Amino acid sequence: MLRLSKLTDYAVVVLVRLDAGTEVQTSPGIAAAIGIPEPTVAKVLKCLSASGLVTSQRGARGGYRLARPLEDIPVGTVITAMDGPITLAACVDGSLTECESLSRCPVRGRWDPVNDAIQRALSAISLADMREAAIPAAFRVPHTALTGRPDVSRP
Amino acid sequence: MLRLSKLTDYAVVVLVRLDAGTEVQTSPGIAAAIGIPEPTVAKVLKCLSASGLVTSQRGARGGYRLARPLEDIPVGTVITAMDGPITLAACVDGSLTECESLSRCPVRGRWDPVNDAIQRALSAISLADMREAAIPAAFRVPHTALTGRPDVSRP
DNA sequence: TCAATCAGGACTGTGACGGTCCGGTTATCG
DNA sequence: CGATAACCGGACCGTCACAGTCCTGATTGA
Repeated sequence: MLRLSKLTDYAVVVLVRLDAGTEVQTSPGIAAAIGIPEPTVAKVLKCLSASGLVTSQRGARGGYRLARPLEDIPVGTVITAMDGPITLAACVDGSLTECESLSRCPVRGRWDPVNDAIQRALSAISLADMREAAIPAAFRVPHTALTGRPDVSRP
Repeated sequence: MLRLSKLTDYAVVVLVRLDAGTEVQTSPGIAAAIGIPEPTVAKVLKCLSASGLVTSQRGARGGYRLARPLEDIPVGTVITAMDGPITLAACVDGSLTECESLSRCPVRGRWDPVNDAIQRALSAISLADMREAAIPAAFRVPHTALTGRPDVSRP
């Protein structure tokens, strides 16, 4: 199904939520706002913090804050932060696990162009774009400058 | 990791293999040629046959044959055939499972543009392109007409 | 000093995926 | 006409990664 992990899904929600307001927001506060269990939100935030997408303030009155505006965060970066590097198949370029059949392997490097294409697609869409996408399409101003073609041909 | 299933990986190998020769090829024969266990290859072929990517000939001297040339098979079609429809998140357009929090759900429709972008990327690459990609990059003729930008900026 | 908050890890149940196998049907060949 | 070779459509299980939770620290403000 080419599905990404739920945590990544949550991460987007959390980051968009962090965009509201200039003050730091606590993990329990965010959890309450978006309706996701607090421990899970905490896990997501810790992961995002480790990747430098959010900055943290420890101690009382502490919390999290966006490290940079949503416009500067490609969705691919979030996916990489949560799920690790994007490697469609085992034999893709950056993959750690070498496939055992090495020279005989008929897939060797075959997925690289596909992987690159997806990387490029995911780099072209920012979280700001996804924030807009939450608005129903009918009421959405067409921001065609996005990917060349916006979202025509959806049945 | 945004990884697709191994079966999909195998499917590409099998399809490329089917491209060699005009005669039908048997499941055991293909398995021997590409070095993958026969039952697994059979499973892949059955799946591909159900999706109409290959045609089958039953009985003795039977086997499988490509339904259409590799040039006309986008890699996205193979992924869909093996893994089912591409739905990055649970809340994406074509998804069956409605997310429970319906109106409150803050992710509603948010992944749609990302999903579409990936769909488009996967439709632009054919199995014929992947067949070429098996050749090491150094010896590969740059077929720039592929996606606009080939494979620069790979570290 | 105390309370609030983040940091980092360990632990566990569940679900999907991979691989395999089996009975049945269909077609060719001797 | 029988035997054989091959596809068809399931069912079956072990494994493994993910989701979710919890616990023990470290840090900071009141």
